[in-house]
Amino acid sequence: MDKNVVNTRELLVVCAGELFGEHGYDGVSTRMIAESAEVKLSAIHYHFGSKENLYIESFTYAHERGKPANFTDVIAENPALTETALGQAEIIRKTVFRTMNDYFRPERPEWETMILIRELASPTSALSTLTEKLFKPNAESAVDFYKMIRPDAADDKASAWSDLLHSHVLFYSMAKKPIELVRGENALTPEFYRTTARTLARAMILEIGLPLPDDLK
Amino acid sequence: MDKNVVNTRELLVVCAGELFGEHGYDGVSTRMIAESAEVKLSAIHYHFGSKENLYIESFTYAHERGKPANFTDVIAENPALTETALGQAEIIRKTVFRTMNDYFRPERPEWETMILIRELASPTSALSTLTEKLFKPNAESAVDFYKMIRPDAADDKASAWSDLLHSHVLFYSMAKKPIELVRGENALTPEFYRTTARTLARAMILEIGLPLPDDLK
DNA sequence: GTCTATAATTTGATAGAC
DNA sequence: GTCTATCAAATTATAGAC
Repeated sequence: MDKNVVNTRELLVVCAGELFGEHGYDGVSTRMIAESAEVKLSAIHYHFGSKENLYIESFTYAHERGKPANFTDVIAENPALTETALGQAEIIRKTVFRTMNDYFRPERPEWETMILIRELASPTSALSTLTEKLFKPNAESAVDFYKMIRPDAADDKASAWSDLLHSHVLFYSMAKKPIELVRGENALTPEFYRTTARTLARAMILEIGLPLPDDLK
Repeated sequence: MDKNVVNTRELLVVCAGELFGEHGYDGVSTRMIAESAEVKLSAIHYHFGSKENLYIESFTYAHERGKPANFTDVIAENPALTETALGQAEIIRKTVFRTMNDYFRPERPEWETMILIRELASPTSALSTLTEKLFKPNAESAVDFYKMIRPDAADDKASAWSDLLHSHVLFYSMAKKPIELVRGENALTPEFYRTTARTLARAMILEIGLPLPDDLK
């Protein structure tokens, strides 16, 4: 029982999550989970009743630990930024860098991202929860911000702006293996993530017609 | 045997592909495939020998039918565009719109995209093929273009530019269900895809420091 | 080339001792 | 709360008739 865990139940949640994150729900058997946690198979059904319940627990655990920052959080920290064009650009810059850091900081266990990402590829009953509690608030916080600074923009346009950031996170979460195949094992360094965050922030700020903050020039 | 198909073998490839694209390799049983194609289970092993071989066939079929346009193709059609800043911007605009159209035109069977996308989430032995024959050429055609017009750019920067387009395609391929949950069933119209393509093309062109073509102003 | 029948294994889940 | 033992169903794959 290593893994910084307090009891068998949490151990199973983490071990199962690692496996679900790597292989997907259908790619993991309850016996694989039991072996990984070094407990007996029946412990899973004693603690969770079913494979599906255990999946939901792992999924919820990952979701609750990894709430990335969004526009609302960044604005709440410094509401005055909304008042000037340069401040609005700074909100975008901060949100991009914070979001990227929340997902790709080295300490974050990869499975906590991947078990969420996998819900997109293979939706289960957990997708509606994930959408309601993570995607929807994030997308709405972005759309609200864009409609505040560009009241004349159509809904579709605000959505397109919002999606720029989320597509970026999704891509670098999912495409790690092909990226390393194309660009080498050591391509995904913290420096590279900073370059992509910087590139995306500049692109978003310029597209929406705001001035670049000094450190993005 | 509908599905515009000439024999049992191709029927199985398409039916299996639809299921693999929707549920993933582990989420599909050979019996599901046989029932979907209305053939007996043993036909699968007669024609393909194993579930894995059938998957490779469906995967290859999808890959060969859906080669999206890339920078190299667009440049080859009008090499003179490379010579001016406005032409270079036009190359980006064209590549973005063509790529989006190749992936999201209504006639394209969704499974042909999804079976490829799923290789990112759950890599099998087919990932190296997909990377070598699709991702790598596309990424290299983009990087080559960016390094031609911006010879001083670092490798990381050129990669970051290249990734902007591919992340966009990945996002709208994978996130259809949560998008529809958040924005309504009818959110992903051809018009919305055009808005996102336009937004992305503008963002890319401005970030790289090129002038906007007239129809993107 | 397609069928029926079945082998061999793996799966999720349960029963009952301790 | 954990164990052993086992069930019932589903899985991939094969054998052999036609």
